[in-house]
Amino acid sequence: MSLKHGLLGLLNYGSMTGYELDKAFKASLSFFWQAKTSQIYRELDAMERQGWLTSQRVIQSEKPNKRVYTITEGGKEELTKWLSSPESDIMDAMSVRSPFLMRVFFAGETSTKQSLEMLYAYRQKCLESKNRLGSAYDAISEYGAIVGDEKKSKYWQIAALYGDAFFDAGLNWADKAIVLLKEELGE
Amino acid sequence: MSLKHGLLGLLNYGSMTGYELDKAFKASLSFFWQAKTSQIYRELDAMERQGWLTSQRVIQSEKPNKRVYTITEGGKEELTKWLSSPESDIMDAMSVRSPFLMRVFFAGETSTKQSLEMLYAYRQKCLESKNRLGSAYDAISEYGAIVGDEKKSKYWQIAALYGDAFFDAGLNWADKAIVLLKEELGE
DNA sequence: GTTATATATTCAACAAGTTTAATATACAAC
DNA sequence: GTTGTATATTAAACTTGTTGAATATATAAC
Repeated sequence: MSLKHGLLGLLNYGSMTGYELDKAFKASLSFFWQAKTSQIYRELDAMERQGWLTSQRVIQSEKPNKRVYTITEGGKEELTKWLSSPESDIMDAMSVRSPFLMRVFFAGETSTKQSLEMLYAYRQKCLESKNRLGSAYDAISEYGAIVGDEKKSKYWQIAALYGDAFFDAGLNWADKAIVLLKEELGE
Repeated sequence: MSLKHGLLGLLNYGSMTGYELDKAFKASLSFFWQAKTSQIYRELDAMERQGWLTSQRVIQSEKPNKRVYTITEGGKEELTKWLSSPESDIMDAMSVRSPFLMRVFFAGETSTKQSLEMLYAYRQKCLESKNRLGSAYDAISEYGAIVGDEKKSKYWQIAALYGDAFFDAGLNWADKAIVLLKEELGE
């Protein structure tokens, strides 16, 4: 249920429309959770039915009408409850689900050349992700300084550090794997 | 569709029952893909309807009857096709989906003490995973040597190296994060 | 003037994953 | 004799995630 809780967490910072949530989500949480716009709207609907949110329709003349979601007391309780029972998700934290590694595992069925190309592409993506994350990191620092909420922004930074460490690990792994495969070609 | 392709990859090594596949899956691919037993049986059924597999019912007297699945030519083609078009999955490779990081992001809503406990638990899980992977690594080496298929086992090892690198990165990250949070307590 | 982008939401169909449990046999351990 | 473990499969109900489009208005860019 992490998507619902992520949305609760964002709405706990302040009321927002689905559209704004979608953007906020993609600018922050998307590094470790992906959700399509249509899914976000659907979940908001379900969360309102659960009593975790209320919504007010706002009529606009220059732009399409919008619906502003606000977290309820029930929603805040649920958020706290979720944050206080991390045991199960720590198990989940260990479980990577990677179609990419699945391919690596079976790459013996294809040519070494093809495998090398795959690894180079992966390496490149790691670099790009690191850059993307670097920008996000700067944004967090700025935002934290502006908002003056050092406690919150500290955790945002810790989450960002995780991403950085893992892209670095990915880069190093790819380099090692490339060396191993090149040995094979050389023989 | 990675689960289906993982199953195709395993069946490409040899015919197996759903029960055996379930065990083989959990002993190898489960490090980067998780699937419930019931899901595996359901997917096998769908794959047979797709023409990627055939199955033979084997009547046993001492044990329950079983159904042995065999990959078809169509299935082999599908496996090769999947292995030859990695572009899309390299994008997926970058996308972590981690309820744990979601919690870290919002951990500012709870106490520093609680956050530290979470990080210690995570750290512990990293160590355990590394050990579990170490055993798997040994099994791979042995199996590769017995089977004599060095090419296949090389990729299995590369996949295992990935896991190891990532658990190490997780350990280091947790240590850094713990230091950051302890500073906060000390002030 | 037409194309792209931003705002703002909704929906249907489908695919994938989770939960839970039912069913049945055999062997080993205590 | 009953408890646990291994073998072996099936299935319903549910939740979550993906795909792809439809709808509508306003502004900025070319």
